[in-house]
Amino acid sequence: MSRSTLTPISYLVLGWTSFEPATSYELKRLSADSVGYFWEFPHSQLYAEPARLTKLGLLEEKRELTGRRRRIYSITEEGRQALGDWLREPTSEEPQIRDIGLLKLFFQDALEDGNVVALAQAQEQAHRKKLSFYEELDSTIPHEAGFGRATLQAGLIFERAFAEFWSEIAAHPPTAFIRSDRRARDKTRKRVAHE
Amino acid sequence: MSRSTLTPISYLVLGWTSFEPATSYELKRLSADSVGYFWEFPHSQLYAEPARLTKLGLLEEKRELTGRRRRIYSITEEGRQALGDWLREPTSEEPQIRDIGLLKLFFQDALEDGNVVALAQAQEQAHRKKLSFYEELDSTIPHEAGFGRATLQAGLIFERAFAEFWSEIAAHPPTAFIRSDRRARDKTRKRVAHE
DNA sequence: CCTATCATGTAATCCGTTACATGATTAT
DNA sequence: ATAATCATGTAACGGATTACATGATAGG
Repeated sequence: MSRSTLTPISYLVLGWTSFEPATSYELKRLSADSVGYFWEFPHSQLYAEPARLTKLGLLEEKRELTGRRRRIYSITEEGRQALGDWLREPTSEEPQIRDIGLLKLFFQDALEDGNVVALAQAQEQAHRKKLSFYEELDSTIPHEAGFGRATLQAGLIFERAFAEFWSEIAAHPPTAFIRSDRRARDKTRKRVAHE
Repeated sequence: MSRSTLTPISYLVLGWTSFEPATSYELKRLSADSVGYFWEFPHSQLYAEPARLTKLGLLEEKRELTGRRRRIYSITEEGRQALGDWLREPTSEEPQIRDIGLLKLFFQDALEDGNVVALAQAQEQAHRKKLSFYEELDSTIPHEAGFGRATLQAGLIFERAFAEFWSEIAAHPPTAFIRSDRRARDKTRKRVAHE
């Protein structure tokens, strides 16, 4: 029990419930509609995680008596404390950018007949699409929308930068680098045989 | 067996071995020193994944006869095919940005006594540090370094943009948005009781 | 020769993903 | 009424993360 640390999803759930009690489905909607734009959390986790947090005493579960008998979670004092501690502690952790497009770009060296331009165009288009979505959002939400708005600015910046990046790649596609350089490493290798 | 799909790590391993055969440790070094800058893969995966790919017939394993008896993996024709198919297929998938800093920023609304400036400064510093690391790298690697260099450009752009973003937050910290708006939702809620 | 770090894994557990399932609501 | 979609979960599995462990190599 003791060693179960809190993960980002834990803080996501604590964060939302710190505003007001919520069901798993509400957590899902809220998240999909905000943080989910840049960091997706699978909905099954938003059903599993509150149960875990309840066991840890950071949430409390109530249940509807009729109809869907939904579980409604509210944050406890310990929960609020844990969330506050986490929020107050600055972090120097670097973001992970899990970008399939970049990964594909990186390994294009493996192909002689690749089509980088197609990749770059698909990526540029995807980023531009998200960018206009963000712009639309930005123009509709109130100006005093707190930190949610600040996060949205990060999204705007990111999408702009990457649309720009991919457009540049499409315009001036790099050429593959042929690698053939196993000498150095082979010196350190022992004799090798099958199986 | 059949249903085991290939994940990003699979393609990472296929990608590296497509250049030349490698041990798990080499995969780890190579990755940590390139893609790992923006997308980290735990080293234990780089021991587990090649075994999996070997079972699927996409890699072949040889073993040293003496000393450490390391396992050396080379790509098979099927492997090369799978990698090529993947590389040639453009993707519109959007990147996931798993950024603890942004997540913390987003939920600062939950605090009345938060210290956003400290957070923003820590983040800005981290991004600037990585940025100068990239710049150093960029100035040392050969100009015809293929797609690896292109990927590095993305890194530079990203770090610059985010350093800029956090510096802006530090200079003009947003203020919290007080939420209290449970009316709408409560209308749809059934009666509730403990346990 | 001793120590530190590099290199090479294994184990246990938990998280994440996908798929399935089904009861309410809303739209036509 | 029926179909479609919304809402609310559960199950199963495999991948991901963290810890642990230990044998080589190099540096002092």
